[in-house]
Amino acid sequence: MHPTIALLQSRSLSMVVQQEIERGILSGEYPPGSKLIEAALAEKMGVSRGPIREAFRMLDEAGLVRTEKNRGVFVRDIPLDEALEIFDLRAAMDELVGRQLATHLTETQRDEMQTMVSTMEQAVAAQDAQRYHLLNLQFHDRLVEMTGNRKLTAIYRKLIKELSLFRRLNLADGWLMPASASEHQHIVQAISSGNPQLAGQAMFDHATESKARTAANELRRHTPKPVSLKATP
Amino acid sequence: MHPTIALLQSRSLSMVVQQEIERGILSGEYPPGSKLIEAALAEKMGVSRGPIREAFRMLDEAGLVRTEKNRGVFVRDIPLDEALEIFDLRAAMDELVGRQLATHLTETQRDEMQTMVSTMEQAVAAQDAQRYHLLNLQFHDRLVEMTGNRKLTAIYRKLIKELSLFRRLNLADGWLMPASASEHQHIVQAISSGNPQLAGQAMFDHATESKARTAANELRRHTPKPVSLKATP
DNA sequence: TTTTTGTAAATTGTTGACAATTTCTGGAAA
DNA sequence: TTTCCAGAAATTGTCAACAATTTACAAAAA
Repeated sequence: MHPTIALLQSRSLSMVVQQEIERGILSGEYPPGSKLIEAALAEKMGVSRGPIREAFRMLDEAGLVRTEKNRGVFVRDIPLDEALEIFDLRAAMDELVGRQLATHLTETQRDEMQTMVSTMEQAVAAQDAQRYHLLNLQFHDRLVEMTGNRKLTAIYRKLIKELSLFRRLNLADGWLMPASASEHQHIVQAISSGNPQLAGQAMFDHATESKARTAANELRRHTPKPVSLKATP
Repeated sequence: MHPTIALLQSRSLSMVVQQEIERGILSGEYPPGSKLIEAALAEKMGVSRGPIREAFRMLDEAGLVRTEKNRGVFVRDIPLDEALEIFDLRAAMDELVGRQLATHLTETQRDEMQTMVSTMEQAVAAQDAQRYHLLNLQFHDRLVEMTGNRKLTAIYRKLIKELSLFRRLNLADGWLMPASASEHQHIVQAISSGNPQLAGQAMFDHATESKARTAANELRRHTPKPVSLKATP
């Protein structure tokens, strides 16, 4: 069957709209907190409001927007405490990933992992933070995917998408780029060793480090200057 | 403010519809594989098809139904391999629950856990499998809730709902009721000990046991009788 | 009998219209 | 000036109608 035909048969209008809005959200075109107006999106995409509303319900269930009755749909702004909760959950999932890969890793997969780490180290050497950030996301996504657990992969990706709506993360993550470079090499070694406990620990620690960095960064942001003990006259 | 008024203000029609359909799915009124017809549901609930379609999109994103373009919406039937994937994921989450509870458990929480286990043992003594099954679900749900991690709780509950669409589970789970009774006592002890590693291990093992039971049961179901080596004349 | 084909019925996909609610705005009253 | 309050405008919630597609069914052909 012709690929275009197959695509038109499987994807309905609301799904296309959902993907397009999601793209806009994740790209920052619709920043956290901003309002999504049905009529405006409908006109922009050349459809009626029905499919837009259906897409809204999907995005709401996915945690990317929040709906207030009679008031509208807003891009979600993930609060710090929720972000930290997601970090904990991700750490547990990453630990599972490490264990499973350690017991089932193929030669090809090991090589692929090693290549990805090398590419990341090149980005570090080139001081290309933007590229490093992308490669880092890709590395962890690929590791999850390698487990072959589709449910795990789907939920992991949902969590990553939600985390990207935690505004402060982007700023924080860029600065500390080189910090986690050697950790990745350690992860590959731990997984390659075939020891599930070791590999799980490496993954868990790496994720926990990431959480700690974010928390520390947030703390700094909220207490920018030491408060003077002297009262203002 | 009157509670009914408040409810009508926060919950839109599509959310009420979504809850009602979900109730029907989880109660077995709409069994896995069955088709959900927009017009029929719309008339039954006294609304138009719009809210029904919006509810469908939410249920689809939640994994409770599957949508085929131009063909309709069907209650999902979770295949064995996906169920096993969910079991692995749940085990990792339960391990996290065990660790976190071990480090943060209050006196009150410990007592509540102990009470729940005792109630379950009563159900076992009374041979009340139905009641035991309900209490078991409640026990694990409460443990997750006790961690205070709302994201973890939300995803855990989603997984449990999806698992309930794995048809064979219900049958399998009922028979082996008393098997996991003492394990629960062990879990409470491990958590109460305050040792995160121990508590995590207990939770993980318990979940893994559950997975193994399901897999074994499914294997038995698919090979009901040993095949006779003698050909039929 | 089995398969195919054409037509009617059922169902889904999409749209535009109308009602209900919220938000905006300009002026009156404090 | 600030606060408060219509009325207008904008926006969301819901519905009914129409178009497109699939399904059901019966008659014709193999």
